[in-house]
Amino acid sequence: MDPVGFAHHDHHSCIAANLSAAEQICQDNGLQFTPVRRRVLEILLHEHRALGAYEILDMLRTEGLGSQPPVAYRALDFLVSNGFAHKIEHLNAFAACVHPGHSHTPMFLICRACNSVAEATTQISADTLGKTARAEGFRIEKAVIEAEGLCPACQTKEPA
Amino acid sequence: MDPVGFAHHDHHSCIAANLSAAEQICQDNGLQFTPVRRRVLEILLHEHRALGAYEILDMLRTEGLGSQPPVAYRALDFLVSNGFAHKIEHLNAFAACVHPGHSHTPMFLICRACNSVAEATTQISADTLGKTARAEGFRIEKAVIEAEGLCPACQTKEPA
DNA sequence: GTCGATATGTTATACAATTACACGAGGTAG
DNA sequence: CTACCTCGTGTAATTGTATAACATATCGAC
Repeated sequence: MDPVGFAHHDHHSCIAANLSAAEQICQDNGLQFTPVRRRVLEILLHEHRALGAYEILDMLRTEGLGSQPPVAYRALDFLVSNGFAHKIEHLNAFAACVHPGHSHTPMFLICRACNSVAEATTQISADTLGKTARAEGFRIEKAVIEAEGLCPACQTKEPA
Repeated sequence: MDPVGFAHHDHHSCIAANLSAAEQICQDNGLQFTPVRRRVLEILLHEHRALGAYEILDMLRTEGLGSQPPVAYRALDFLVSNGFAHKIEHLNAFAACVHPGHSHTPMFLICRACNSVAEATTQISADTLGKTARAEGFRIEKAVIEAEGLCPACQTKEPA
């Protein structure tokens, strides 16, 4: 499991910006940004890759912030429910959202070689999916798009 | 976990058609459509819903076709790899593909109330996703779209 | 007949997620 | 003030999902 995103960037300020954005959003919406929740988001932002719940739990454990699975899962549920993180179903792992606050239908690009994950924004509107769904009489509340393939780095190692 | 698809249809002939299609495709491509593999596809087609690997394993076990997890997982891997079935990541479950042989990017409509799953074909070409991906230098090999919401039946029970 | 490739059988284990219940801090109505 | 409600956390135990590793079997090519 390697980095989220294939491009370089100012990682330090990216963490700070995301954290304070989350803090602001919580304040505005009366949500409790508790130490565990904050720390888990921090970890996800800092590692900048998709992390399994137990990986996160291990880190929490060494910091004395909780040692049992529900601690991690509850924090992750909170972050995912409020748009601060996403679950990557294909990996059973979690990653910080790269643009919290904006409503979007993200698409994840998962490298099958190095397991890095990039969150891309799609041109596909929720409406395009909705059109398909309505044809079946289905009402979509949430959609997930995950693509598997090769990231730029791994393409050079393993050419077509 | 309830039915795949929200509409009624001639289920009996649908099973037969899919099975013989799979058989044909295997023959054409030099794949071995072994008893376990055939039986698992049969089960998926017959149940016509998303089944967990261990649910399938239980059925295999009562039939003496294998009793350990790898038996089920290997058969499922085969079916998924060759386009006869899909994995529903959100449910950690598997469902028979409703149009094997055709290359397509399916979209799954998953009801959060009754867990029924419908496989819809999208207007979204693999190319639309590919465009987004190429912007990141990523090469997509496989894409999964899963939507969560309410199926027609459950909408009437639980109105907006 | 030996070899390589493919499929299956089996044991054990790793990884992921949830249930259930106890505890504690903060607000608020009486 | 305290009784109560809500929300978040602590912890134990369990259930569910998936894979690793190795043995065995079958078939076809040479």
